[in-house]
Amino acid sequence: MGEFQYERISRELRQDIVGGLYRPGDRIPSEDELARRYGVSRMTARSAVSELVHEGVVYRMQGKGAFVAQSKIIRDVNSLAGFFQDMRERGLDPGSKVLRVETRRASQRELEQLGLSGAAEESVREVERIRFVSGEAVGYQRLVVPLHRVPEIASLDFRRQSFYAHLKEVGLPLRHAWQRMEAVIDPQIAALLSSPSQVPFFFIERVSYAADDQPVELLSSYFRADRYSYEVRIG
Amino acid sequence: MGEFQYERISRELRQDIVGGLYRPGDRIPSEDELARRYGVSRMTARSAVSELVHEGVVYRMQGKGAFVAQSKIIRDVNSLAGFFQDMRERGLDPGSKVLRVETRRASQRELEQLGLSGAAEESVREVERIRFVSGEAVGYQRLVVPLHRVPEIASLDFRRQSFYAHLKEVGLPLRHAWQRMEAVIDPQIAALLSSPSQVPFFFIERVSYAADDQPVELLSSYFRADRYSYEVRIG
DNA sequence: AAGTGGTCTAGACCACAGA
DNA sequence: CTGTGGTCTAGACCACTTG
Repeated sequence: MGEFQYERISRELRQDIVGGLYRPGDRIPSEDELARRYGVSRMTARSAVSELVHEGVVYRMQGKGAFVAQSKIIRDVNSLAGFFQDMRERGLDPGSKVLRVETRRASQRELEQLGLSGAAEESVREVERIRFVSGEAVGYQRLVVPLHRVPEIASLDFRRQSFYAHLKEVGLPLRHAWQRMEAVIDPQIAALLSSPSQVPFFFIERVSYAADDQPVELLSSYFRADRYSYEVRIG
Repeated sequence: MGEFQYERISRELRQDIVGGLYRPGDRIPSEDELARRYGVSRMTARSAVSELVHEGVVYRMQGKGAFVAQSKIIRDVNSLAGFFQDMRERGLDPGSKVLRVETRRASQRELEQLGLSGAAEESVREVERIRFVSGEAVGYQRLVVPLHRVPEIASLDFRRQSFYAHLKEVGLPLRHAWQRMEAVIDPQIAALLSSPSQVPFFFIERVSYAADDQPVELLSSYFRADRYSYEVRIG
């Protein structure tokens, strides 16, 4: 046989999804139901569903079932817009939850990334946030800002205020940036976002600069790759 | 218990990998060995290894074992360089295998992507290739070129000649491009590249334009995300 | 309480690689 | 032939959600 049982089951489920029998948000048959229907053990039915989960076609919720995933949100890599502005421009409903705000010394690695290798004793403000769209956690971001660039940051309320909007108000808008994009699978981040542990994430590290070519922020982001795609213009 | 057995096993393996006990290319202990060592069933040991495989930290080869993955190759998104040039500039050993070359009518979707919606009856040249680095298949690309832009393409030998180098030679170098990046898991592409079926891929669709702002190519690429990361300059 | 996903067992047979 | 990963079984118990 050229096809294993779990492959047949996941193939037929996939066809039912692209064919529109199960639409985004719909529950697919339970593992027990699939096991009965195909005459296999539950572990085999589970393998079939796992394959779809790994592909991002389906996500699971314990105690509730397995559901067809939503389609993707497109982000413009070239844009220096912040998360809120970007989502609103797309007619979506952004949300944010601050996990942690702290002032501390920069690590050696952060100094290098920010191109501040020479500066010893540099203090930075660090902000950890979870990003939501329509109530669903879609991303995690860690923002590191050198205190000497934005001294008033210590008194900023990140629960109420957009950092990018603030930079514009104080005349320090971002002018250009450098970023590195990876695609990773990270169960810890997944757990933080209550998303399936095997969903791939875009991991993006960005260093942004103001008009004076000096760095203003180091932003590390994880966004669910089953929810986002990225557009780039070149040249 | 806050940690499952498979989580403990994969965590300890992960530590041994980042700690340098197992280095890229090394074989990690077999599933049977892990099962004995931790006193669990083989299925549980296998779950632990599977987690690392999903993370891209480890890859499996049937009959041989599970091995620590290599570190990533960085590509510059802003560069319009071709695959061969880009890899060579990084001191790597690129390779290519042509799967298929064909002249045919463009599909409706391709015409839209190329911005040629008005042009009926458009013929295109299609080239499918697998990309190698140091003998390992790392990517799959499908190139679609409108015949009217590069008429001589029908006689080009893609086994011997770089398309991008050819464009430069005939005075039609690429000037700018637009691309969309996704991260996907696709067992079919994985199979084509003989890579683990759950490895995430960057899926990149690019439309490139010459100096006259007319499209020259539509390039769809899949590159292994456990082998590549992407850099972008903005602004 | 019933249904669902999450983990786990102790075996089994198969396919593939290598000595 | 042995060791490895790949699949599969027929159960089990747990955690979580919903009625």
